[in-house]
Amino acid sequence: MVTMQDVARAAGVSPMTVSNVLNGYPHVREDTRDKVLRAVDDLDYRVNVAARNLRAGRTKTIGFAVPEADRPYFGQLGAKIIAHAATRGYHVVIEQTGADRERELHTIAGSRNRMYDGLILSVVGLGTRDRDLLRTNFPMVILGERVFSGPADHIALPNTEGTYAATRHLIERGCRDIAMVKGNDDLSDASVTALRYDGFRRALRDSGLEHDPARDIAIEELTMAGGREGTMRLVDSGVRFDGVVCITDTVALGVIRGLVDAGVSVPGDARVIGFDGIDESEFSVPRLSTIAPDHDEVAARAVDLLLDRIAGGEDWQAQEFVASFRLIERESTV
Amino acid sequence: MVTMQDVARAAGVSPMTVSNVLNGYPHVREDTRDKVLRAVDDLDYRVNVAARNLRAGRTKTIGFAVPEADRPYFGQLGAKIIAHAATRGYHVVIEQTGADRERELHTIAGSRNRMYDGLILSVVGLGTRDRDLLRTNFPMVILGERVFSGPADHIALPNTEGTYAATRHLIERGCRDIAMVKGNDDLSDASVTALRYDGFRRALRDSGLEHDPARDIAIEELTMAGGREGTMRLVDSGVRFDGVVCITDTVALGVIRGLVDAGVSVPGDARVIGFDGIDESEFSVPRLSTIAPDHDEVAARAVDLLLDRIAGGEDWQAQEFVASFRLIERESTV
DNA sequence: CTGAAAGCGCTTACAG
DNA sequence: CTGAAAGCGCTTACAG
Repeated sequence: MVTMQDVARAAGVSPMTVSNVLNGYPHVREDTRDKVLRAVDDLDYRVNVAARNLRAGRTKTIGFAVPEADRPYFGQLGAKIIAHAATRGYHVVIEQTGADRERELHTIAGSRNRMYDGLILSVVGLGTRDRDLLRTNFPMVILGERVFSGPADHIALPNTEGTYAATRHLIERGCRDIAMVKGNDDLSDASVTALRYDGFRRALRDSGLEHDPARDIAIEELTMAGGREGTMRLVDSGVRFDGVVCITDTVALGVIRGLVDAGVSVPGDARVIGFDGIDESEFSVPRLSTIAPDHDEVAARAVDLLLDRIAGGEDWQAQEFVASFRLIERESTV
Repeated sequence: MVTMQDVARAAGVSPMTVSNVLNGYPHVREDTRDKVLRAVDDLDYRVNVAARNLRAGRTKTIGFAVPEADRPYFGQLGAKIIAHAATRGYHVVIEQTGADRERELHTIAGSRNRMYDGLILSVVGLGTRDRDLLRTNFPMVILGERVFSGPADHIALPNTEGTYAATRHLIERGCRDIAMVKGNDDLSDASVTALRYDGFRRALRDSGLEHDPARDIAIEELTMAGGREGTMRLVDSGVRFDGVVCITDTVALGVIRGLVDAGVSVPGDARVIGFDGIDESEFSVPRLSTIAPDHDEVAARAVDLLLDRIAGGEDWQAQEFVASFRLIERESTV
């Protein structure tokens, strides 16, 4: 394996000059630089990142930890985070945690973190009880819920407000018997399900509508398959409904599929609205109305907050930021 | 920052004993192990991965480089690769290259690679002309096309065979005027578009059908938006068609959306078939028929091949493997 | 079963 | 503008 030593010898300079050239240090004579670059080329030299990281004490890389790599939402957000970090000279790598509390904690505590200067952690399994575990020195921004005020920087989605707006939208369109398809989380913890469910119920209450728990559908996984399965249960139960608020767009796509399978026309017999604003929502049949948080804003804020934290000193205060959102009205709620 | 030294001092042992405990070396006395683990806990010690990597000369991590992080296909494949690598004791991290030749080369050549013991590279921009650049010592498995026989291990998709089967399927269902929506790549290089387009034309020829270039639609990006836009062009051109072969499922979803917008019913007026077998294809309206390569097989083979290569000695021969596929018949081609 | 020493390949002050 | 020396924090032979 070719080392900086080898390059130095070939170029007739010291290793440190090679290092200077490679790191773009300006005060290097033109012909010295040329000699070095030629040697690098000749020997096909690649810097050893592990050595550089060890010595420099930083990696110029941040990790983006997602629950599941195959959820469109995270892929789309990841692409934006990568793009924004690049403008600030940072590289981003995507890690999968595994969508449960155990593995999220492992990712936080894990030795892996030292591979990154900081971590953007999309959290789904952790709850308020884990607050203390987030009290680490490691630069970290939490993405997702708003329950962790205190220990770490935090970017929240407008969960309650968003679902509130979604539900009001259905009501304005004339829906009276509205179902909600959500996760099966414990509602006592401030999970995404709990927060969004809260917005749903508040909107019903504020509109003077009765909340019938028979129209609450809890599903195991927030996938299209889960959404479809939950919808079949709702239809089979025989309970009347004319609108469905879905916890995510992905779930909503499964709900639409399930309604079509059951012969329920969308939006004719039932209107459907999602949450997230993923790209797919714009192309489904029918097109999906949704609550779309500003993902560019989320990505930019997450990166900026993290880099501030990495650069920053000791006197740091945890920040919280709630993303703004738009209600996008499409065919599924016409 | 707490180091192994600190832990050793606190536990009253040598750093090397700490290292042994942390790495699960078996010959350590029970109470010594306990003392060490207690000190680790008390001091909240985390091993410095950069130092470990430098000394050990390996990272136990492999990179999965994808063109774009927000394409469902790669997310879904990534999740499978992560799962399979985990069973073999390896960690996987997802990197985004950026879907062009320049950046793919950069990823290959990049110093980043040294952060990984090996790289699984999903290639879209590289072509046959880049063969020599892949002649590196760095363990690498190419995913995607079959044009690189020689320099690197390679997992190919059944591009030509798959599209051949897709086209034949449409013909069997009664289609006679079949369009293809594909990328706008140079057909002289063996790009995904060129290979799949080849299968399309062969199937037409073998069935005695005329190939009308007016029904070839080239799109800029292999996205839903691209698929829809291409479809609008096809419809606007006024050329007759009763079937559409799509280069990917994602494009096919856009095509379906475009057809619905144009008042063309699927499959009544035109049948549509995709390629990839992404999860979304099972839940679209109508459900999408597709050519589904065996992704579990692809993921497992890619990881196995790469780990063999990492472990392996000098006498190594580049391997090529073509994934098997299934034709999944769904509503879009009934 | 445990430890003292060497060294992985860089970059960081410091000199000149 | 360039270099000699030290050291980042581990693990790897090697001893005992």
